[in-house]
Order: sequence, then structure tokens, then C-alpha cells
Amino acid sequence: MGGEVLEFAILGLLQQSPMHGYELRKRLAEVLGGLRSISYGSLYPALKRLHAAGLVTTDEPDRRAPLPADAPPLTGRRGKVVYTITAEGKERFAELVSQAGPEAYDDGRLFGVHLAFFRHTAADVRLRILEGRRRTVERQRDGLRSSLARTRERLDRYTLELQRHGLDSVDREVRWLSELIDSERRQPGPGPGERPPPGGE
Amino acid sequence: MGGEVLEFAILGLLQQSPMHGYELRKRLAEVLGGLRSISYGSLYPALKRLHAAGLVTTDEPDRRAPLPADAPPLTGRRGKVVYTITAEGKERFAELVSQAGPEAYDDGRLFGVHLAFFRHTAADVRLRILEGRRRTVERQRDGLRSSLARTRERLDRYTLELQRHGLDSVDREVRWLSELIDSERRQPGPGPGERPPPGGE
DNA sequence: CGGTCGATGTATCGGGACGATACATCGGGA
DNA sequence: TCCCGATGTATCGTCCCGATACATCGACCG
Repeated sequence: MGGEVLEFAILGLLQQSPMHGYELRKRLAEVLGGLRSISYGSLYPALKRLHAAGLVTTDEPDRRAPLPADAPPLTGRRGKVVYTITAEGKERFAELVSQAGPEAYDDGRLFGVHLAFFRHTAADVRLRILEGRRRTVERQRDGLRSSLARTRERLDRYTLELQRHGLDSVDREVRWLSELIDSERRQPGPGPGERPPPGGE
Repeated sequence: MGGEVLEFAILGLLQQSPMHGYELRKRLAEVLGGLRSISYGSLYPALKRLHAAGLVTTDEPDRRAPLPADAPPLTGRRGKVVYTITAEGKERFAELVSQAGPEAYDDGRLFGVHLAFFRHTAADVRLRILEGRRRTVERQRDGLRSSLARTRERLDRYTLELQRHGLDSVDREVRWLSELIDSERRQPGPGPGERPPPGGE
């Protein structure tokens, strides 16, 4: 069940408007946090899975023409394919967006997608996800801290620096989450269905 | 050519002393930065590749010999496989450790392994890797920054926060690298061959 | 003495991700 | 006109990971 991250993100983007793969990929890069852009080798298979599962449809009905063995150069038209979310897709997305347990925040990438689509998430679920994520990351930080304490004598300065930097990053993440939580408590964002994106498309 | 990270790290650890897989995995987790522990589903295939390439050997030559019941089954030894680096393995490791170009620092994971084995790296190569890494990360930061500036109006507060946090992390990494560089320039660590690990086993 | 529990330990499998690569169209500037 | 860079779809080989299975061992407990 590993590969839900990409599917989730795709459904979220298609929720906003139909798109073709190329644009999907660019938007994905924004949504997934700026670094880590998704490769086409992941994207197209994911779209294929979603299509097979009936969660998205494409225009372009019959591209798989039965080409003969000694076919002509096949310089046939390879057109744009626009993907649109289906009713089942929206259903599935609503289901994913309403998850508030560990499956929503234990995996950092999955948490990132949840965060990216918080606009579609109920305010109380948002808070539970943020707090759950903070607990998870705090546990990571503690593990890292004690591991660093244990190995402090055994490792050379460079490895130690690497660990220290990692610990610092995790620590910063906890603080970042705390700020998000505070801000969310002070003034919850608009709930699902109350407001589309600020500027519009 | 993707999977050199793991091979590199394994060779580096086996350089210090022979080990079996289980311990290799624990050490790998330290070396790879604390988070991101390597799974056995990656480790054993990697060891198999290294073995096939002649870079490591195993004791335990014929484990698949049908033990007769009368043979006293050397208690405690049954099943463990100790991996030892070969001469070719050491050669390959020396080759990897002396790389100072983009292949050493463009990929963050590969850079991490280089850093973890800086003990075996010449002082000038160390500096070049650190500076190269800093340039790479600075470029990432700038890309992220301008992307954030471009999308500031279009995205909702949560996605923006995610991007801001990511940018902050990258920015911190640049500063961390700068500190490493300064420290390295002030007082270079011992060069290769000058010093084994500080505490020993 | 037996039981079982957690640490140690080796190994594989299915499925997903990724980098590389190929193929294809199109607007615009030299 | 011609090529170049952006847009665009798609696959292949290789690797990685989570899950799983299996096995041995020392220790603690009844």
C-alpha cells in the first residue's frame, strides 16, 4: 500500500481543475514542497493506475490503435491527454482528506500532501493532524538525540556534524509545527467548501 | 548508475572492519544521517552485487551443503555471514573517495556518504567537495526562493508555509556548510592514513 | 525444566520510484 | 528556413522499500 502519496496529490490537483500530465508535474513540484520534483517515470504509471481504478478519466478515447508488425514509422499524432477526476475520485479524495490518524502524519510525504490540501480539510481534523505530526517528529527527535548521545565518543567529527545538523533540522521542524498549530488555533483557516483559492485560477 | 550510494557506504564500513549484514545495517543508519535507515530489502541485494563484482568476499563458502545429522553443528556460527572487503574493493573505495567533481556533491545522499568518510579523503578534496556542495545547495535555494516569489499570490497559506519551511531548511544547510568550510580551512582534519578511528571498536 | 520473549540474523517478493531515453509538436528568433 | 527550447507523452532497466518468513540465541520466569 505504499504508493498513495502520488495518487493523493494528483487527485487533489485534479480536484481543482482538469490538467494534462506536463502541468500536473509542475504543480506537483510546488505542492510537494519545492524540492523533490516527480519524474514522468512515476507520474504516468500513477495516472495509469488511477485510470484503471476509475478515479480519473481521459479525453483521447482510443490512442491504442492496433499497429501492425511492419508498421509505418508511426510518426502518428501523439496528442495532449487531459485528465479529469471522476465522482469516485472525488469520493476517494474526500475520504483521504478526512483521515486524522497516524496514516495521515506518520509518513512525512503523506503529511505534506495533507498540508497542501488543508483547504479541503475540516478544521478539527487539521488540528489533529498537525498535533499528531508534531508528536511523531518529536519522537524522531528524541531518538536522534539519544542516538547522538550514545555515539558521541565513537564517531569522528564529520559524522557527528552530519548528525548534529540532522537533529537541528528535526528540531526546527517541531518548532515550525508548533507555530502552525498556534496559528491554527488562533485563527483557523476557512473550512472545506467555504472558499476556493484566494486569487482564483 | 543510480545505486552507488549504498555500495559506497558499505565499502566504507567494511574498510574499517569485516562485519555481517545486521551490524552493517545499524552502522549504516548512523552513517547515513540518523534518519533514513536502510532496509534489508536494499542491503542484501547490494551485498550480492558487491560480491558478484568481486569487491567483497564472504566466509561461509558452502552454506548449502546438506549437513548430516551426525555432524556437530558448530553452535553459534550457523547462518552468520561475515563480509570482508577485497583488494579490488579497497581500490574502488579509494577511487570513490578521491572524486571531487559534481558527482561527489550534486546528490545529497552521495555527499552525505562522502562526508561520513572524510577521514579517508585528502584535505584539498574535502574542501572542494564542501564548496561544491555549497554551490549546489545555494542554487537550489535560489531556485526555491524565486519559485516562492512567483507563486506567493497563487497559493494558500499552508502550501506557502510548506515552501517557506523548505526554503528555511535549505538556507540553514548553506550556513551549516559554510561553518564546515570555515572550520576545515582553519584546522583541516587529519588526512587519509594519518589516523584510524579515534576510539577504535 | 520448559516456555517464551526480544535481540540477533539471513533472505525474498511485489510494487513503486527514478533517471535515462525516445519520440513528437510548436512558437519564435537568427 | 531552420533550429532551438518549451511543451508534451511514454517506457525501460534498475534500484529501493515495506512486509514477510524463518532461524538461533541468551535471559528471565514460573
